Amino acid sequence: MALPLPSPLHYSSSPSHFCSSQLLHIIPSTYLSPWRSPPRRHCFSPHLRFRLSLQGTSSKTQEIPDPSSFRNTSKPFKNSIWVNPKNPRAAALRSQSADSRYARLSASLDISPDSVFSLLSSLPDAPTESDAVVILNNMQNASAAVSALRWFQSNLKLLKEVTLYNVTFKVLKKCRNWDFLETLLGEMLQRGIKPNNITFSTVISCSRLCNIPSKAVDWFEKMPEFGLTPDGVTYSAIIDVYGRLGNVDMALALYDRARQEKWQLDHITFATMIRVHGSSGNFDGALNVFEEMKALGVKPNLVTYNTLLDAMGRAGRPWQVKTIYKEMITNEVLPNEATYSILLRAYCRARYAADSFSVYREMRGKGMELNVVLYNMLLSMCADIGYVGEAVELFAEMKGLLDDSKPDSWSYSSMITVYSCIGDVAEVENMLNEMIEAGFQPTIFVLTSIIQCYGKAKRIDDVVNSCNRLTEWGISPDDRFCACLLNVLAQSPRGELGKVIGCIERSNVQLGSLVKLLVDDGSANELLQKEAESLLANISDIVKKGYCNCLIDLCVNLNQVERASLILNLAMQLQIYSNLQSKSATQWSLHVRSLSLGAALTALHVWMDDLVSSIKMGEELPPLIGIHTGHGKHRYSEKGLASAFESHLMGLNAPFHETPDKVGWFLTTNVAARSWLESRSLAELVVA
DNA sequence: AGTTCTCTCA
Repeated sequence: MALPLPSPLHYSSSPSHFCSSQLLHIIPSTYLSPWRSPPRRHCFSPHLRFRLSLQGTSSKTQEIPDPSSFRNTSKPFKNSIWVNPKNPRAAALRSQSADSRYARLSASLDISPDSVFSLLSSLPDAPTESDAVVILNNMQNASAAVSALRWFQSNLKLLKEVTLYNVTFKVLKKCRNWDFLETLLGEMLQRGIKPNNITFSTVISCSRLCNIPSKAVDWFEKMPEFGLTPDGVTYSAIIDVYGRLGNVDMALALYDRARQEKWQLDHITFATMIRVHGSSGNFDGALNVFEEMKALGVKPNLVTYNTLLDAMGRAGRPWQVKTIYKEMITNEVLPNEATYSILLRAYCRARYAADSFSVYREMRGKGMELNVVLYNMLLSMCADIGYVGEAVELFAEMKGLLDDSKPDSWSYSSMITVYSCIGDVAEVENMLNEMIEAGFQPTIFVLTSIIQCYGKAKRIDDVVNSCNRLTEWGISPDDRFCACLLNVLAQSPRGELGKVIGCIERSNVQLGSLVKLLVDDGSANELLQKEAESLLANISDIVKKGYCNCLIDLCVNLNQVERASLILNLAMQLQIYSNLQSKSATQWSLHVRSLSLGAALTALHVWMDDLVSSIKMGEELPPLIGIHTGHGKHRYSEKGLASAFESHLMGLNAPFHETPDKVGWFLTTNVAARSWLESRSLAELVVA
């Protein structure tokens, strides 16, 4: 792509390739006239004037530079205008002029690294040391920059050679050329040229950009050898490196050191610290940095707010996201698209449906188009909370959008989940067909949703058929998939258990043999316990609770109460279920939120036994006894738990009542609880 | 002559 450069001689023989009228006609005369000084005056005091080359303005049409235009001469030129240097705009124009001159020289040096020496030698006037800095600073090509450095080193008398090295390092950083940089740095140090903070910040940032952060750390640690202590900029650079390395302690220690040494840190370093804390899970640390920053008088800007909002969103603290966003608006920091994406993600993850949709509407109101990921976030929230109508509307909207916002595999998957949650088999099947027609291969998520839906509809043969598609679609079952099959098993009619167990066996041999033991009346509980323990050790943490819920449900359905308690106890020992019971001076409680109905009822019976023991031991009951079922945000699961649980309590003649002011709680007094438990014990004695 | 800028869902 590089244009061949004519020889320097050729240049010298033709001082200008331009026709000045060609150049001038693109600039309106009204613009030029105020800047043009009377031609007469420059003859008297040429040193008060400087030439402003117009060549830069036409660089589109002119690739090859004219060396004479690099010359600092007061000689009038055809393609130049004269500016009164006392004019306030002169300084700006002067540097603009120098910049464009050198930008063009730098660009031509970049284009042909091999001609760097001849090109520099052919300049009408030798550049000064500070010209050399500007020239190198504008360069982009690593080998050309090193050649230029060499030329300057052998042709100029340099007073601050470290600066020339530093700008060359900067070019090498732009090129992400760590090897060149480190070699050149070694050479510089060997020659006894003392590095400074600028050297180190450039070196550190280059190694970070080149993904060799360990090098950044190495060089940072060498600073004392050169009698240097880091300044604010170097601290910022290295803090960022440690942050990205995940070395939070080191990032924090350096941040503290920089603060102690009273370096003025800017908002980006604070944003880095917020990000560092956020990604290590120390969300309060992130908030502290934010407060500290404000206390130090550094005003949070858009990036600060976005970083903090993102951290709070990841922390699962949507309420804090709301507060911080309000503060941001109060401080008149205008949100951008990233802000809205962050808000939408935070609210969707937290299932804050109203807030999610209000962000959505605000974005649309501002004419921002949501991308497919944002739509998918909304869709998956809809699937989670059973917002069928909203999901259908969003999905229809996506279909009308441009290609890069059209529904993707993920969108179809969410829609299948939406319909699966309401047990709408026909729509699930429609959506699956549509997905395949649109050219997307069904994923394990899709297959899991479909099986869930067939299971809910008690269509066990369809469950089996779907399982058979695993190989057809090239899907290998995972722990969640097995959890889904286990869930289907727990709600299957007794006569069809064998079919589902067959599917489970093919997906996970160990789980298959455990459920076989469970449905077999004759198996020993010790063996069962051992098998369950070993299975739970082999599956991923996120599915453990789900597995236990299903296994207990299965036992309850099979009237194996003892086995249900066995698994519940095992799960409590393994901390899969934690804090099921709590005791305070005023209230004893049972917490069954996030338990399945069978598990919750098993926990209830265990709790009742514990309460009876307490009474027998002469323990005083507190004024309130309560059960927390949770109200849940999912329309189809936890709400079900509360009502199913309530009817079971009624069946037990239990005195608990749902409290209108505390949703998801059933409460009773110690007196009522005591008499109820005593009457039950009496009845049991009579039966015995 | 130097640093770092948020950005995506099971």
